[in-house]
Amino acid sequence: MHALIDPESRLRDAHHDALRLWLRLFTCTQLVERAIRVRLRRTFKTTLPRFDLLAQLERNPEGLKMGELSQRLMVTGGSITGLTDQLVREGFVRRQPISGDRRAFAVQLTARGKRAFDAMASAHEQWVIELLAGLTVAERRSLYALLGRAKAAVRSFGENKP
Amino acid sequence: MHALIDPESRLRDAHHDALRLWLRLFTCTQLVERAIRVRLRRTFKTTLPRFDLLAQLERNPEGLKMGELSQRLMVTGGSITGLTDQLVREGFVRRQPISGDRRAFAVQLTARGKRAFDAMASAHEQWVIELLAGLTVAERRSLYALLGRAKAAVRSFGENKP
DNA sequence: GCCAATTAGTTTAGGTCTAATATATTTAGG
DNA sequence: CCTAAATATATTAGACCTAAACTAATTGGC
Repeated sequence: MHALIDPESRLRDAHHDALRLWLRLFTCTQLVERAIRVRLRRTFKTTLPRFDLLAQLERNPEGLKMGELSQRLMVTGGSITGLTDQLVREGFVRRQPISGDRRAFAVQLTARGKRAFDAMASAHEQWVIELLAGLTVAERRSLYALLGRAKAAVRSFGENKP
Repeated sequence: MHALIDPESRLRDAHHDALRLWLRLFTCTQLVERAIRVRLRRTFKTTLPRFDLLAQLERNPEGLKMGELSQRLMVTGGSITGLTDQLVREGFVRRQPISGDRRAFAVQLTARGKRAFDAMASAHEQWVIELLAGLTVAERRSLYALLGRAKAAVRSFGENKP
């Protein structure tokens, strides 16, 4: 009837606790991400990367350069080009020339994009609240803090071997 | 010089702690996943989904059906078909008929696949250990437990509205 | 026995991602 | 000044992903 099997099922007793932790982290993220993707598609006929891009622009009304979006969404520039092209076609964002640098431009939310985002944002936040409502406030707080530690740890090690 | 900006940068003060938690969870997973992907490519010329599939088969030497792999890797059946086709071409796995059900078959590791996986597995585990070495044992333990709670919470809510 | 419903797997169309490469522009050193 | 290096974006090829539709085989109720 249901699937309680997930990536953690590949573990053996001898595996290091760090590996267990990683697989569980991955599983949790997948579960939440999938739930949100399904809801975004079903409710707003859109996708998570598109929503995330709009969210970043809404937070920065002056616009963001492609490279800045790439950092913030943690995807490569090629993805941002494709996403932006689509959103421009749909009329949700515009590429605004930057005076003084003809290589770059600011990607900005249009009025239409802002309206569309506003309609989605509160539903999206509510979904996340519901998905994590099984945790107590204290648990969410601890988890947030520990993930902060994990993030710092991974960052400090992460990408140091060319 | 470096990028300390990530998906969390879209947050405003008024956002619910569940949303903060979700964005941080996502960011952590991305950081670890990216580090592992880069290392798998650079060191073994392979990808994470291929590695994950081999790992599941190594844990189940009798083989797994396509549907079982789909559950365990948390991807749809179509992805498994594609991954398996590749791994068959590369000689790492085989499709073994199951007596009594001509629709299904067991995907099994070949000797060559087992050798290839063994060569990767310990390096992979070591990478994960290193990436999370900035956490104390106690922190890893707490995080593992809290993520277990989160997983249960999301699962119990997750996919209940057709 | 027989056919409808279910189950296993594949195919297709389209979105997103990366890595590598290309193009255009700006900046900086000599 | 002028060119080499750095920066900003775009393009390409290929991997992976999903959802939906499809084929083939099995099962269950009558």
